[in-house]
Amino acid sequence: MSGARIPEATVARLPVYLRALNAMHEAGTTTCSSLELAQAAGVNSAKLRKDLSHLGSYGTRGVGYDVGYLRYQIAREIGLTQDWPVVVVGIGNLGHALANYSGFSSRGFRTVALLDGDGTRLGEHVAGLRIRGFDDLDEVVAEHGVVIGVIATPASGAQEVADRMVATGIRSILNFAPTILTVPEGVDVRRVDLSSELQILAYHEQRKSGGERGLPASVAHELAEAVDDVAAVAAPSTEQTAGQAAGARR
Amino acid sequence: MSGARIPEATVARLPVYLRALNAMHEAGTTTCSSLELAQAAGVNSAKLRKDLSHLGSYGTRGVGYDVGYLRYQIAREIGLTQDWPVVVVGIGNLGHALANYSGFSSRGFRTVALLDGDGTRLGEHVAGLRIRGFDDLDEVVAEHGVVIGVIATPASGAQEVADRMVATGIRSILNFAPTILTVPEGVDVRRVDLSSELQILAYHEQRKSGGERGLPASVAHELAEAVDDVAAVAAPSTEQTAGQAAGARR
DNA sequence: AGGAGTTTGTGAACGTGCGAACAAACTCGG
DNA sequence: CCGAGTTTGTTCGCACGTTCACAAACTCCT
Ligand SMILES: NC(=O)c1ccc[n+]([C@@H]2O[C@H](COP(=O)([O-])OP(=O)(O)OC[C@H]3O[C@@H](n4cnc5c(N)ncnc54)[C@H](O)[C@@H]3O)[C@@H](O)[C@H]2O)c1
Ligand SMILES: NC(=O)c1ccc[n+]([C@@H]2O[C@H](COP(=O)([O-])OP(=O)(O)OC[C@H]3O[C@@H](n4cnc5c(N)ncnc54)[C@H](O)[C@@H]3O)[C@@H](O)[C@H]2O)c1
Repeated sequence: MSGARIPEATVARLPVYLRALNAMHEAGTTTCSSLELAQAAGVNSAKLRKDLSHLGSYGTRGVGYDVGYLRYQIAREIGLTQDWPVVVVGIGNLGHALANYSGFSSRGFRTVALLDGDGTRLGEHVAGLRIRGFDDLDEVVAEHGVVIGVIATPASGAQEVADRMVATGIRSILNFAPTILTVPEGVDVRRVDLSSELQILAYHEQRKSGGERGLPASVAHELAEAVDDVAAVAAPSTEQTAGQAAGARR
Repeated sequence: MSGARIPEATVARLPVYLRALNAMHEAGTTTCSSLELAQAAGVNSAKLRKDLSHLGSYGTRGVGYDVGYLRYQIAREIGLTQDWPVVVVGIGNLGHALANYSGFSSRGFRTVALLDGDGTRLGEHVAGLRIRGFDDLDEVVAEHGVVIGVIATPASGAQEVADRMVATGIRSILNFAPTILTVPEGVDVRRVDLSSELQILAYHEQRKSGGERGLPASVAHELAEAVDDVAAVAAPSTEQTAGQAAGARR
């Protein structure tokens, strides 16, 4: 049972369940039904039960789930019984925030190094860690056995950083830069794309506020080129082409 | 055609296509095939064509797509021909990074206000905006016609912030706090959950490294309670219960 | 003009995911 | 011990998403 493959959609929800269980545990709850847990996690109760059934049969009919037990089982399945060393590359606006974020360390991840390509940042201390040069990557990875890398550089440098990470043996990458990374098979990349999230919200928002439609295609076609440089459509993204857009931090 | 409903999976990919098209446009490319665009976006070319076919028939067989034209059509479909005023609540580590992020403004979104519940931050200036009190929410929303809100507060305050946002008329929320928000029907919430992303990576990573399995369930059950307080499993998340974990910023 | 080559748009097959519904397994009270 | 009530685990039908494969539509060269 616990060797079988777990559907990707289920894997993506396990962290949510785990968090809900942790909250219950802290509230002193020792037992919960699938309905309670499902509501806390914001999903259908049938879906929750099916998800959990992929891990094994850890509930008791007529009773529910033991919070502590289920918590352990999910943590084990995700791999949080060990903690994972993580390296963050690109200590700008976002990198600083990530370095200071306590939510990682408290959930099974340990930031072991902060790297930046910009020499002027070297030596600066953030959250108790000294910023080191990007060239130290191999050393850091070897020393701590890092397998997860976080990229918080501008898009222009992200692919290069990813290539170097892969070369050093990192096989899981969390990418905040708005680019699609090309990596060899066997390397996992998850992308966190805030602009996309906002754009998806905007799409739905537009649908809600009555559907005032755009121009007919015939007219639009003629306007297309003219509109190219209008900021609202899609202003030249500084970071897609040009070197890092060093926004004035702080 | 352009009134029909677009599948959610497609909507989520449109921003990626748009970004790829913008990059091509800046590189001087005026035409591209579905294969080129698909590779730039990291998807199958058939999927790309089907996605685009939901918007209309904007390509030319034997030729491909006109970059400028397609760019306009996608931007229009998403609703980026106007720009959207956005309010950010919770100007801590992450809020500062978001405020300084140029990628939003350059992609059709305009941060019109930064709000924080902590009185001591009031008056501080970030990225040209003065931090205002959370109580100014109604005023800000009314003044700028805000419909999109970003929550970057600790989890403990997120639901309250969301409630207030909904009360003022905001119907789209981007939530960075690790909580499931409860909102009325008609309000969209998108969650960006960095810990979950890392945990998903960890799950796959664990599978890659030779699947050394956990303990048998029988033994695990006895250990479950003992293991509760081991940090690696899931240390008490400071922000789930306690008030804001004011990590030392800067 | 016509044929060869190219590329889109879409129909059809396949796989995955979701939700309702229900039998099996448990508790509890008498 | 039994029957009523509760809750899990699973089965089934359906909707959605993905990929293949190909006809239709276009360009270009002769
Ligand atoms: N700031 C945000 O809130 C935010 C939001 C969404 C996405 N992002 C994305 O996250 C990334 C970082 O954003 P930011 O605002 O922190 O940018 P930033 O410019 O403030 O920081 C980038 C850092 O990366 C370093 N860097 C650049 N190239 C490098 C390289 N090749 N190797 C190593 N280090 C390198 C720079 O020295 C700099 O310190 C960007 O891709 C941005 O699009 C940021
Ligand atoms: N920092 C990161 O890199 C990071 C990464 C992932 C997720 N997050 C999440 O983003 C959120 C913010 O993280 P952070 O590191 O910026 O935290 P932070 O503690 O640095 O900042 C939180 C800010 O929100 C304000 N605040 C608290 N309660 C409020 C309320 N009810 N109304 C208005 N403002 C309120 C506080 O005054 C503070 O300025 C947290 O939920 C965190 O889990 C942060």
